[in-house]
This record gives sequence, structure tokens and C-alpha cells, in this order.
Amino acid sequence: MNKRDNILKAALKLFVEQGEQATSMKWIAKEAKCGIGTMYNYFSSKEELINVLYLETKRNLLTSVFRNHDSSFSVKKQFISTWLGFMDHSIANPLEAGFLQMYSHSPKISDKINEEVNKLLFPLFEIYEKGKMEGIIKDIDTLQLIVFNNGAISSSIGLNPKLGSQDRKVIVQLAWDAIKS
Amino acid sequence: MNKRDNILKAALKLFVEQGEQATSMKWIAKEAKCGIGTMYNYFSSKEELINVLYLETKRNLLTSVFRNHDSSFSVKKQFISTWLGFMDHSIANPLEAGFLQMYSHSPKISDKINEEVNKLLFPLFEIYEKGKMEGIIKDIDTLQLIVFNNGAISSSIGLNPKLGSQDRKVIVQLAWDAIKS
Amino acid sequence: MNKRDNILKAALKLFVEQGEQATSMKWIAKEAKCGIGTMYNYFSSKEELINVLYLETKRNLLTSVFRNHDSSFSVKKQFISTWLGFMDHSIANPLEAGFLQMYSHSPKISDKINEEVNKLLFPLFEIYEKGKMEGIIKDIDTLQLIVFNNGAISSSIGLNPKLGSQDRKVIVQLAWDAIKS
Amino acid sequence: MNKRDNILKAALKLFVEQGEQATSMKWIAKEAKCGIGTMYNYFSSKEELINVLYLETKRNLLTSVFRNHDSSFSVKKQFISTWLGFMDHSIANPLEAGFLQMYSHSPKISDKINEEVNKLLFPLFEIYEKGKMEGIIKDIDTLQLIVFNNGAISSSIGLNPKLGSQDRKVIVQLAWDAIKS
DNA sequence: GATGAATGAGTGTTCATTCAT
DNA sequence: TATGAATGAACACTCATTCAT
Repeated sequence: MNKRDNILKAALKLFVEQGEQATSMKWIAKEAKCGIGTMYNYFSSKEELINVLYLETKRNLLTSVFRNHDSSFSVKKQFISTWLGFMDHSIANPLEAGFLQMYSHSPKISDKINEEVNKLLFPLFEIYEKGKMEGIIKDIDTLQLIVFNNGAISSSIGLNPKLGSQDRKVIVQLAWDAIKS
Repeated sequence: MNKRDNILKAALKLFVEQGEQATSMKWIAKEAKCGIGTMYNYFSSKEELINVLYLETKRNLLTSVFRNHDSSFSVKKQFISTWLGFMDHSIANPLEAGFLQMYSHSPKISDKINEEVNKLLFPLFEIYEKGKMEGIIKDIDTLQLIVFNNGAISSSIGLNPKLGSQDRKVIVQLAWDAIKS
Repeated sequence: MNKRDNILKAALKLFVEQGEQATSMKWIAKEAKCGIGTMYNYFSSKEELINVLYLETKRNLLTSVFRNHDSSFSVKKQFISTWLGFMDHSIANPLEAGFLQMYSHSPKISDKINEEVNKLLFPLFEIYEKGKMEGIIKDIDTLQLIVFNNGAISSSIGLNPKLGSQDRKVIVQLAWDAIKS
Repeated sequence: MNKRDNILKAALKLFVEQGEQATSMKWIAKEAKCGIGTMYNYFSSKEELINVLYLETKRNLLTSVFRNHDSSFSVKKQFISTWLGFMDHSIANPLEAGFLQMYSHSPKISDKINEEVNKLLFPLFEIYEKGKMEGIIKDIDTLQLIVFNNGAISSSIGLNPKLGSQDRKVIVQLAWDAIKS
């Protein structure tokens, strides 16, 4: 099995379980069943490991969320489908979701990585913009709306990481009700 | 001025400005203008210092928010007034708000402290419960609604820590629209 | 007993016995009978420890050498007395002498420290300059003469760290014969 | 070109430029354009690499110095010719000279290697011994005289690694004046 | 022979905590 | 009560060496 992936998986698990600060490189190596030095063949520092893990995890999430994205659907349908996909992926991959929440505002994530991540959000912006143009979404700054929805939904998952399918729909409905005109 | 308060104030400032892990006890002592040993007369460890700071900061916030709480007002009025008060206090005290957000899900906050904090939220629960009984708030688990609203509003403040008075009203309105029947 | 001096003494001993590179801070602490952290209360890094040790050792040597310096004596007398004093001190303090030789051209010694050290050599320069003016010392760049003499004498001590009083006089005579007109 | 020589050349260059301890085996391999493992086919450890490099560099120097050695010449002529040759080679090959000076008293050079090196000095001993028998060199232990001269001359080169032809003659003259009867 | 990924002992340094004053 | 020098476990990271290919 791929050593690099082993390391990322081990780091993800330990960071979420105990916090990054409390997780030493030695411990990650042990969990990944490799030597300490091996980790430094793949990541030049702990900080880089965190950044790479963040970028790959986020990319993984968003790729999954937008896999079936079809901009020809109605705005509401796209909204529901996207956020449901977000919840589905987050709940199916609780470690990834927990890690992303922990680091979404961390100073440890470099500007460069944050830029990369923001690019991946483009399809989401399009949905909101289109909805605003059609007059079915409130005319408020798009980034603010997205942050509002994301904060609400992520917190809800954080509260109950095993939300059932019905609960997820209810929460996405709350999110929609908040921003619809 | 009170030495204990000096220490808490110094810790709050430094934790938010540079992160807790980057802030040594030595540095806090210097900022608080006292000896290192003195801090240990008031707090048995760095962890306790963090926990006490968290509890007192949260209590301070909620006391302020519920200062003018009057359960005879209409549910919507109470809702608006409470969350506006929450935003006002958070924006007027950015260090406190930043610290609370940083530690709201931290494994460093003990269960005991988290319980204490939850007790302080009782008046907020009452508002939602009353709203649900009156049929003007969706019939969804109260804690889930609160977490949904809190996540949304806190994220919004995090995005823009200098939201103007008008923006705050808009965001509280979003929150209300999300949960109203 | 003074802790700072203990540390310097321990470092001197171990550096000379095994080389600085092979001497870990842990080992120095053990030899100095203090904790590792204690060393960092007195010296901000291993490099600073080396530099301070170098400066203090060199100052100690030169202070001793020039203790009875009297510029009213004849140039030859001053020359002999100075270099004999140099040999006496070096042989009486072999660790110091060995350390100074090891680090006299090391890149680890900062320019600032080397400047300080050079200032201390002023009386020696004066002797050579006066000799050249009197025509009893060859008219060659003074620094070159000093380096020539110092290299010769230091190497001689290095070869035989227990040179007797008679041998020392012989070697200083060699040094004088080399540079006299 | 010979791989073994490549490695020795790379090591020499890097050791002198940045110090041996700052030069990793990985870096030497890169400079020598070979794999790390390859180096271990030729040298069993870093220490052996250093020792071999020291011996070969010294042998190279002394072979060059004694190339035109002719014991039928007068003692003084031999002395001058030998030490001038020493200076010429050192100045023409500053990396080699720098390396030899760095390691001439290093604990990293094994006794065995030092013995080998000393054997190579035999022709030099002969010159001094002959001079003493002829009464034109002071009657002092030969090794001491050689060490005295070598220390003086090596230090002089260290001070000014680009000494011109005239300066070299002057310095060798100093060396001769020191030891002549 | 040639390679370089893998290894982990060892490094310099930090910092929460203690305790003698 | 107030202090800060002393402590050493723990950290991120390096690098000489090995060995499977």
C-alpha cells in the first residue's frame, strides 16, 4: 500500500482524535507504520503535511459534492443537491469533515493553499449568483450567504455526526429557507 | 488592578493574537506583569487557565446578551433581540469572540466546563421552545435549531468581524427565516 | 559555585576532549551537573556558548600575558617576555590553549567576537611596530610576522603540551631569530 | 572519469566550502553525481571517506613537494626548495591546503593514518638531520623544528591564501632564519 | 556495480511546572 | 503572597547507514 497515503491517513485520524498540537510526528509515524524519517521524504515539515492534507481533503470533498453537478437544473434543485451531497460526504467521512472544520480558519493553512481551495468553490458561487439574478435568492453578498449556510450546516453535522437521511433534508431545507427571497 | 484579572486579560489577548500553543506561560506572565510562579497561585495549570478563561468569557458574553431579556415579549422579538445582542457583544469584543470560537470545539475544554456553559443557555432554549409551542418556529429539535443558528451567525462574524448595524439585522433575519414555520 | 562558570568549564573540557561537534548539549549539562534548560538561561544557543567561551578564554589568556607588560623595556625583552608568558599560560592551561587553537579560524566564531579579540592584541602590535622602527625587526607586514610567530609557537605547544621552562626559552628564541633583522 | 575520484573531489570541495559537519553524504553524492549507496561501495563510512581523503591529499602534496628533491644539493638549498614547493602547491591548490589544515589535528583522523602520513615526511627529516650534522641548523629535536616551521608557514598561508612569489620567498627565509645556527 | 527510499537514534531547543527564597 | 532560576521530558527535524531492487 502507498506509503504517502498511509501517512496522510494516519495524520488525519490522529489530528481529529486529539488535535494537531497534541499529535507528534513520532506518533503519526507509528500509526502509519513507517519511520519518522520516511515522513520527511514525502512532506518537508509538519506544516506542509497539514497543508497538503487540508488541500487534498477539501479537494476530495468538493470533487465528490460536484460530481453530479448539472447547471441546467433549477437553482433550488442545484442548491439542495449540492448541500445534501456536502452533508452525505461529510457524514460518510467524519474524520475528513472534522479535520476540515478544525482547519478552515487556521493560521497554519497558507494563503496559497486557501487560494487553491477557493477556486474549487466556483460552481457553488455560480448557483447563488444565478439564484440572485432570478430573484429567488436574497440580494445579499454571495460570500456572506455561503458562509452563513456553511457555518449552519457544518455546525449541525458537528453536533450530530450521524444525522439520518431525513434529518439531512430538513437541515438543507432550513438553509434554503434562510436565503430564499 | 486585580492580579487574577490581569492574568486572564493577558492570556486572552495573547491566545487570540498568536494562538494558544505559541503562547508560553512566561510570555503571559510578562504581559500580565507578574512572575511565572504567581500565575500558579491562581490557576493550577495552563489547561485550567484556558478552561477558566473560556467559562468566564462565555459567561460574560451570555450575561450581556440576556441582560435585557424579557420573556413577556413576543418570541420573534426575543429571538431578534437575543441574536442581535450576541452579534453586538461579539463585534464589540473581538478578542473574546475570537477566543470563544477558537475553543468552542476544542478537546482542551473539559466536559465539566462545557456542561456549565450549556446551563447558561437556558433562556435561549426557552425562546425556541415557546416559539415551537406557538407554532411559529419549525418543530425540530431545539438544540439542533440553536446550533444551526449559532453556527451560521458565528461564521458570519468570523468572515467579517466589523459588520455594521444594518448587516447584523440582515443576518439575524436570515437566521429567523431559516427556523420560522 | 557559580552555575554559569560550571557550564563554561564543562563545555571547555568536553569540546577539547572530543570536539565540539561530538559534544551534545545534553552531555555538557551532565558534566556541569545542571539541567539542559539551565544552560539556555545563560546562553541562548550552542553557538553563543561557543562564542562566549572563545572570547572569555582568549581574554583570559591575553590579560594574563600582558599583565606585566611594560612598554619602557627594550623591544627584545618585551618580545621574549610576552611570548614566554603566552607559552606559560598555554602550558599551565592546556584545555584553554587547545580550545583557542581549535577555534582560532573556525567559521563558528562570529565576526563581532573576532573583532573584540583583535582589539586585545594591540599591545603585541606595538612591540613589533616599535622593533621595526628601531630597525631590529625585519620590515615585513606586522600582522604577517605575528601570525608567523604565533603559528610556530602554538604548533610547538600542540606537539608537546608539557614543554619545560628551558624548552620554552629555546622556542621563543627561534621565534625571535626568525624576525630579527 | 573515475567514480571514486569524483566522490573524493566532491567531498573535498564541500568539506572546505561549508565544513564537514554541514556536509551530508546525500549532498556529496549529488555533487559527485552518483547515488548515496554508491559511495558506500568505495568507503565504508563517512569517517573512512575523511581519512582516505586526508591521506591522499597529504600524499599528493608531499609527492609534489619532493618531486624534484635531490639530496645532493646543499642543506639550505634543499630547505628552501622544499618549503617553497610546499607553499607553491598549497597556494595552487587552496582546497587541498584548506582541508589539510582543518584536519591536521582533528580527532577524526585515525592514528593509523597519521602514522602513514608521518612516514611520508622522511625526506624532510633527512634535510634537517643533515643540517644539524653539518652544524648549520640549531641542535634541537628535529620534529620540534619541523613542527615549528610548518606551523609558521601554514599559518602564514592561512592568513593570506594568495601570497605572491616574492612573499613566499620572504616567509621561507623567516623559517630558515629561525632554525639556522 | 549502482541506486535512493526507508530508517530511527540522536540533535538543539522549548516550555509547563516546581520550589527555595 | 510573589518570584524566577532550575529542571528535563518532549518536540520537530537531520542524516549516516542499510538493503531490496
